[in-house]
Amino acid sequence: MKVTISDIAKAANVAKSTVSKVLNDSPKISRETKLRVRQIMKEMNYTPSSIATGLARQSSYNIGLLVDMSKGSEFLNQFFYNIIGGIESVIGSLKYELTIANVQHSSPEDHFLNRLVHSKRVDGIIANNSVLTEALAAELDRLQFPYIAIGEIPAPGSWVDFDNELGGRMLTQHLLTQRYSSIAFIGGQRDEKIFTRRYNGYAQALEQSGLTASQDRIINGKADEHEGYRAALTLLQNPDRPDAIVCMTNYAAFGALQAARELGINVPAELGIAAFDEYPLSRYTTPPLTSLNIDTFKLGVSSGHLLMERISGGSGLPSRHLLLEPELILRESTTRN
Amino acid sequence: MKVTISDIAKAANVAKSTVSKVLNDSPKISRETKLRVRQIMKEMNYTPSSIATGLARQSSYNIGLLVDMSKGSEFLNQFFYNIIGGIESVIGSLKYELTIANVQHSSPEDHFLNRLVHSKRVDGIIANNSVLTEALAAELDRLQFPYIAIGEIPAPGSWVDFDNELGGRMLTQHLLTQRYSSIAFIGGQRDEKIFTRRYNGYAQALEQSGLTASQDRIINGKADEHEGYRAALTLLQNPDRPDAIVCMTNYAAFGALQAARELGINVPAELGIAAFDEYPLSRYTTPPLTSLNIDTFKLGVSSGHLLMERISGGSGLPSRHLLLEPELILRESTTRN
DNA sequence: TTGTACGCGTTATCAA
DNA sequence: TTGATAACGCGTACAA
Repeated sequence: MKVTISDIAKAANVAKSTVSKVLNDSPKISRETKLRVRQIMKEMNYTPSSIATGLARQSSYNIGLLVDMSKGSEFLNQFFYNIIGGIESVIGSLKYELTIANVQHSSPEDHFLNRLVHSKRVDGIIANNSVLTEALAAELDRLQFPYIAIGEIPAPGSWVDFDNELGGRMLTQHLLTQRYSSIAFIGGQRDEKIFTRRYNGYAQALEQSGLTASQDRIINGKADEHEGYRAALTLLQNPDRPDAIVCMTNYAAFGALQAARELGINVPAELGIAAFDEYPLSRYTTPPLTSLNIDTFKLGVSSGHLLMERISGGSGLPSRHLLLEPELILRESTTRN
Repeated sequence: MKVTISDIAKAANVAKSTVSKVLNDSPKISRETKLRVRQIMKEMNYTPSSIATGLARQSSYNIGLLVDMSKGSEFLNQFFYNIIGGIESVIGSLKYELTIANVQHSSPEDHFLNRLVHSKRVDGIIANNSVLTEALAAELDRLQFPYIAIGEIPAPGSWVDFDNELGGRMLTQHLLTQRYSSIAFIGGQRDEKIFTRRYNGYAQALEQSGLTASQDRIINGKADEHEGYRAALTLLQNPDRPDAIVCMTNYAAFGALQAARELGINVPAELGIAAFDEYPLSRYTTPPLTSLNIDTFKLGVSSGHLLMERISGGSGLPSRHLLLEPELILRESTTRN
């Protein structure tokens, strides 16, 4: 049933090595031989075994995407499909396949370093920065194994991320342009890098307009609808309440909208609300939310490119960082006319 | 740098075959030998090459998930992460990895049948029924290659799906229980199996209550917010308007809610609205939507199990079908008190 | 219980 | 331009 390179060689009356060269389109094979052998391959319906090729070439033609399926990894969860699509679009055309692996390991022998790296199941790795810890990155560096992080990681790792600082500036500047002047910021934990980045952008935009970020306008916490609601309530019940809020997520913004509605505060007339992420709610709230869209497909594409660069470029390459620009989507929640 | 089975054998003063047997925990190796060899494997940081193992065993220990990244495959898109998690949870513990492959192929040689099946990159396939066409299924059957469809496909294919008919009954029966008596159905195309199933469930529930489904209560179309809005508007502007609507998707339901709001029709008092799917909007509409939740992780688990069953069970197995039960989530949009 | 020898399907290195 | 043969790393009869 299964036809191998030897069968083709026999049928074509040539040596295995000749068939192999035809497969790889070697320049040192005559035109006629190539055509004849290829013809026979069609006829016999031959496809080379990727496993045997991999063994001979010492490469799996496979790249791994690491995920932590245990903690509902909020970020990846939403954009998984797009990121995968992006990665696939670049590695696929280079004849690589994508293997998804869960980092949850029961026994130490099941650790992905063994399952994927040491066993040579993949030639390179892409992983979220929450998965790619500093210790792991160090180990991969030691092994000179190619990897790219999605999200910023410490040197000397290479990574791709969205420009969160720029995002913070964009949202805040937009609110200022719409004549909001007292802008609050809700959601996110102080010790998260992503909060720091976004907050810095927010503060920069304020400063550029001669304003300063005051700490009682900042409320940290889990960026879901409940905390968003509570945070907004706290801010809005203050007599000196803000006239705009930048929210870490669209869920937090949803909570803020609820709070405003309950307090009879009109959005956008009396209060502007802008959120960092677009999916999945921003289009569907009342009023619809002004938010920042991120091109997650492109995130996949970029990480794929960077990884392939490292795989083919050897281990001497300097580390690289890529910041992708978010896009501002204007909607009713900040449209004052 | 790389340590092979021969290195271990040399270091342990045994034959390669002995090391191999230790690796596979063969019962015909003495306790002491095993311990000693294993000790050395630890010390030398040895992990067997999955490629070499695969070649020797004629199996890749890899299963493929096929997706069509081109058309934003509405269904998979949303639940990709959960489905993958489900599949991974069952195949991962069996030492299999998951390869994601895009069925979009530029050249015929890039067709996944070559890239994955003929080249033996994967030992089995899971795919959405929109990808796994009848022709493809027939070809896989001919090759005796194990596969499972997510979503119903014609015999003799094996598949896993949600019980859409049951879902239609559940939503409709619930509405009847809430004393709604004139129930409409919007969204979905006549020629889609999924519409037929759901509609049949709806019609069955009506019949069981002595009612009949009348065709002017059914509006077909794309199940997004625009069509949902238009359909609801049409229904609700009729003097003989329905007092409840079953919607094919939460997006269509979102549109229906909009229409009701514009017409000043109170939901749930004057109009009950229930939707088939829970994510991502149903929790966040005003009022929140009663909807059907589907356990997509379980969908992944089931398809994984069925596939492994076929892989290990040989090719003589009869085809199997699995229907998963949806879960009714009660919310304000149908709560009449 | 352990070891020898060969096979798995391909690539790579030389000769011819 | 083509061919013989040795890797690649592991599994497995079969023999010892």
